[in-house]
Amino acid sequence: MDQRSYNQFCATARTLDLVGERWTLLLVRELLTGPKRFGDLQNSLRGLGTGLLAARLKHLEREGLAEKTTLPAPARTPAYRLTAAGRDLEPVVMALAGWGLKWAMGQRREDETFQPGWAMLGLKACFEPQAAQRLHAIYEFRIDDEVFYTRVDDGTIETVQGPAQHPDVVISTTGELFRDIAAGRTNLARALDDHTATATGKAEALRRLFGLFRVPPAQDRGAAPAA
Amino acid sequence: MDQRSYNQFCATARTLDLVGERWTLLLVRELLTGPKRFGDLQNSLRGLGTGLLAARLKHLEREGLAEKTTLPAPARTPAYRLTAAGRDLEPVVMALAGWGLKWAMGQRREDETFQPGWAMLGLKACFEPQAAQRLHAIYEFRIDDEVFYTRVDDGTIETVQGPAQHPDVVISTTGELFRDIAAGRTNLARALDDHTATATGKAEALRRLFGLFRVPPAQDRGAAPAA
DNA sequence: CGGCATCCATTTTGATACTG
DNA sequence: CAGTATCAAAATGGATGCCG
Repeated sequence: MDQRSYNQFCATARTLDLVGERWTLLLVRELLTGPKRFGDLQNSLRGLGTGLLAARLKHLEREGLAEKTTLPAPARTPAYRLTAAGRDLEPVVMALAGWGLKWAMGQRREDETFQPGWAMLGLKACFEPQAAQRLHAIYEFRIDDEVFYTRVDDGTIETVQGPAQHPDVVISTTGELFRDIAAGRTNLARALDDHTATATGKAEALRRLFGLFRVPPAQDRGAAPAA
Repeated sequence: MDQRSYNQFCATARTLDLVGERWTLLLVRELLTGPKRFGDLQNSLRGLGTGLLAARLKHLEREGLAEKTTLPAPARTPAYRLTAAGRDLEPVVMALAGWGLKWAMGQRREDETFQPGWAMLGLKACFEPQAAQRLHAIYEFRIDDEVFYTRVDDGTIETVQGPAQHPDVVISTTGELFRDIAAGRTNLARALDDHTATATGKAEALRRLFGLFRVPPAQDRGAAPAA
């Protein structure tokens, strides 16, 4: 029906049979920060029409990677959420992001879209577990009109869309700046210095935040220049 | 020209722009175990025609992920090899393999092809660095008519196609058995017991080999049964 | 808003034939 | 063996229109 298989008895190929089609891993990326509604998914993914989006979501459902649910009150609206198998794809998305941060994040092109959540995942891909030893803190990020929080517990990190219950630190800034942070062009400490970002909350948790992520320096692949 | 971009300023999407097309990551997988010739690549990848293979290789070259070289004497035949950027995709392929081993490796279907190198990479995806502390050993695997060697140095592992210079252990077996090992259906110790595999070399290195890989137990995704 | 169905122009692919 | 040329089939994307 909608399945073009590589027909290889190989773990990599079998995985790509399931998530290798166009848009599929980007859908997983969107859902990694929490359940999303059909329309929100479409708004984030310019170029993906409603028909193909519906088909991809059905595929993810049929394969046990995502499921359709109803958001809790007061929303009560349908949404899609990853299953355990789907959440387990996080290392795949993080590996892709880690590679891209190092080898593929040149200047932003004019026609490229941007969502704060993508930068959140980019940061997460740079998380240094050993820098978070004995750290337990919740950071809330308010970026333009979107909110995310990041919970750090020892060597683990979790990033979810939505406000935190009891954040230790709240950081407010613009998507533009956050984009530059996740692309390694500036960092949070500098942004707080020049007031392009503001932070409130516990000073100690904020201090530790600065060292949690190491954005890799951009490398040149020696790619042929665009024609 | 041959580029359908997601047009997202996102590390994951940018990476998928480069390697997300059909066959591309499987080509990278093939090249991860060393340079390969055009014909060998095509033989490993049933369904990939010569035209598309040539196009994909050109794409990888243009993007600085692979390069065309000439194999050293006595071969002196053209081949393709990953660049540093291409080799750096290994975590991506390993993440895909790791997921597949856990969630997607059911029974082998009759129409599925198999290559020993795929199982080698599957094993590598299960490598447990802490089980290799203070271990320095080279294992040579002879599977059907193919040869690979794996060099373990402390917490690192490297797997290359071809014979080793000074292997500490040489394991000989069939593709069929190796398939079952990498799919977690049996293990090397048992295979040596019932003589479906044989090993020669240093006993201590062989003993440590058994614990180096932990194949994850297969999980059920709850996928809808095939129609 | 959520989601499916349909139509159509364009790309991408798969398979095969062909050339140096 | 390496790779190009060609063509039919499939996937994509974009626009709409429909229904609850």
